[in-house]
Amino acid sequence: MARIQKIKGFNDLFPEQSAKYALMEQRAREVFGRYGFGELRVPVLERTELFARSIGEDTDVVGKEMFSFPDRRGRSMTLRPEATAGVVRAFVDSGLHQPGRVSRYYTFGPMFRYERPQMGRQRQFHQINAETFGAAEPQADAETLLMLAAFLGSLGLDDLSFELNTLGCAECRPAYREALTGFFGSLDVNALCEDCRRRVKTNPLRVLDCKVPGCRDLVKDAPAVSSHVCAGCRRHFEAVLEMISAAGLKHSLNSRLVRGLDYYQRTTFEVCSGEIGAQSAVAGGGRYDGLVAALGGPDVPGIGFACGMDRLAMLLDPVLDPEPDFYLAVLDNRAEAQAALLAQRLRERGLGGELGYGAASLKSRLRQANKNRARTCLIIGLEEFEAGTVLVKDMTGHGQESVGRETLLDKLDRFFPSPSGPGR
RNA sequence: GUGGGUGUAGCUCAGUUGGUAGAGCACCUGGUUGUGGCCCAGGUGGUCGUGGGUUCAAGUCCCAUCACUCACCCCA
Repeated sequence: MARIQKIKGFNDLFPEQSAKYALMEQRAREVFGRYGFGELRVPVLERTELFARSIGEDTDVVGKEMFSFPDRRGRSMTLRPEATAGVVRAFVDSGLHQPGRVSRYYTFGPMFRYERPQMGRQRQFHQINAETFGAAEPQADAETLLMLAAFLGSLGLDDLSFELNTLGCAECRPAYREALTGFFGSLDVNALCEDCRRRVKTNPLRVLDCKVPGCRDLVKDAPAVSSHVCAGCRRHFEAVLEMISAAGLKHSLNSRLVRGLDYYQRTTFEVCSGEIGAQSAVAGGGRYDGLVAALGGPDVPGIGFACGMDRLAMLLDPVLDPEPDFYLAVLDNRAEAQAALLAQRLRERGLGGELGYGAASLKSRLRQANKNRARTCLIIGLEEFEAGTVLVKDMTGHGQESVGRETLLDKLDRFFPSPSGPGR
């Protein structure tokens, strides 16, 4: 039979990989919980319109990267390309918002974008998101950043670079846009790359982020955001910087940092690694004060980030499973039923280990026990079968002892001294 | 969507000017009557991605196709 191939960009995560994801989720719960966040699980599928309206019609994500298809009634559905839109929709849907109240949620799960896969980018990828609604204060920005740093630190990742920028707000951004357009208009049209010539019209801020060397040189002389934002935005940004500096978060300013989703305003940030290839951003986010209202909710501010789990996984050391407490070796077929029962009793008492099926040579069983990294090998051969005992062999040293099965179960602490298993 | 690279054993890869396929690791067995790791010996395992073409002869050359991969664009 012909094999069915996996879908391009959709990967299987076997234990070696999935253990890293479990670790990230565990750390996220611990750290985010300390900052007052609760878990929100939202659907993977939403109506296409949600993303079109929130992310922006003319962004690359909406324009060419969404997995969209009609459902059975012809309505356009989309596998979420990012999480914030769905979280905002859920927040609005719930009607839980009370004026003056701050709501904090985190969520994780798969996202989908129809792009060419490469290192650090798959069509199904996984993010951890955290969003705060109802807080306009710079403290919320600072806490978001510090929480992200704390989470990354809890994974042992401390050589990541934090870059920040402010994009201005609804009041001052139009003026800056105009200044930029004017600046680019004064340049020789051919000086910019093809993409940027288009961007000047559609989204001039993006030109600042262009990687083409020629464009980079020109951008150096472009008007900086910081000199064009309004007094309120300036004060807000300075307060954020002051707070994270006071907390000891190392960071740098990057006036070219422009995010690809239209809803960002004021504070934006990105966390990058130098070790995972060209797709180096492991987290990114910022403030999106108009988004909740734009999706039909109350006019409350929002701020949050998305963290790429797959990219973080590339930075994590292998996560080792705990060593099994035992490996149970049966050397005679007649002992199989008794052995299975013993394994069951041990597991009921909180120990973990593998039962070797069928009879095999002692040598091969011990090799297997060794490969499993089992701390003890329990052996039931002909002798033990007839005597109702079990040979308990310590795999970390060379000691071994033959004991009655009931004795073993009664004195687990003696035969399995290490305190790894719960519930003992 | 655009450009480059790669498809040979379960994995990582050799394979000469075209001449009938190899290593390391892994796996299994043995070296011990019932004692693992290290070592030693032996063994299992390959439609050479797929289809077509050139040739006496193709892993090797040509064409097509599929897959994977890196990068651009963009993003986590």
